[in-house]
Amino acid sequence: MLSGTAEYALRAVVCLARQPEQKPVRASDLASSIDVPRNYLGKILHDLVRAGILKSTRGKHGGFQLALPPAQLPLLQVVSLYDQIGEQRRCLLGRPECSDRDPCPVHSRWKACAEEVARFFRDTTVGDVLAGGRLGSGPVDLGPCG
Amino acid sequence: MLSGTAEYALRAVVCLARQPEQKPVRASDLASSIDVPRNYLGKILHDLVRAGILKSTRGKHGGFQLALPPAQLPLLQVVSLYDQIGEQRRCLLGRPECSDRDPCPVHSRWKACAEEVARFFRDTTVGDVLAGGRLGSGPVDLGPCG
DNA sequence: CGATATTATCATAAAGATGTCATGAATATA
DNA sequence: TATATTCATGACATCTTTATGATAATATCG
Repeated sequence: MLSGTAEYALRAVVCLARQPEQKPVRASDLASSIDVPRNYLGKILHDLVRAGILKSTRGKHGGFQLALPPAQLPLLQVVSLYDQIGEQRRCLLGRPECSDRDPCPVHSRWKACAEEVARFFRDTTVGDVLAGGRLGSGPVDLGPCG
Repeated sequence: MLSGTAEYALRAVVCLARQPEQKPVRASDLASSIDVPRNYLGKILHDLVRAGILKSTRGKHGGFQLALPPAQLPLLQVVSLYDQIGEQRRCLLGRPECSDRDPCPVHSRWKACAEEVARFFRDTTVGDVLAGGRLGSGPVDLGPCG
């Protein structure tokens, strides 16, 4: 359902959001914590910085932090950097035009499915994820995050 | 949501199901009708034959036909040749184990989404698609099918 | 049988996603 | 200022998906 990269990004963001301290987390610590290849994660983190989701600081004691409160960060904002969720849904049967006014036979049922998925990512924030607890063993230094 | 190949397969099956006559349809006719690359479609059709979804006949007047009644062919049977739908859903947050008994914060909501999608593909048959009509201009010889 | 039409199969290419590596740029600290 | 540490960036490697092309196998028909 999600590309691997989008899932990596989601894990990283959630893990950063779980850090109790406001200190930046290094890419390599994050990588080993959420079990994503170090160098590849570097690129993803950079994407997230450019998207305004993370802040980065360089040099000693540098690393990555969330750039905004978790409650204001829908999962869709992370995921949509890599996957198209919901926005423009292609016709399942390949019709060039498929709309409410000119629907294919499965249009309404498929639309309902796709919109439920889109709604999930749009309405669930990173804050919601944190509120649930039960994520793992906690902050990055103490073990796995995802 | 679906891989390109799975969508191609779906289009091909639906188009074949719409043929009024029981004559086989050539791969090349099908390809131009549903706008899928000729050679690639050949491979996909072959997959569908091996899966028991289509029958093929070689030589003059050969081609492909459905191997079973459309009403007995859930979309999932076609799509699952290429994509994993629902069956084993990974944890969105990357937790190695994520179940009803040991759920991550988004488990239940995400499960509901994923299961609705799975249900759609499991419960919708090619027959249902035909029943709806409105697919295009009809049989392969008369124009596009998808 | 011989010619033609069609699918079956295999080798390979092109493109995209994923992953690695080396080097540059910025920052903190001594 | 010098050095170590960290992110930033771009080149490259690998794997999967998508796509193409050539040849073999099989069926029809004169």
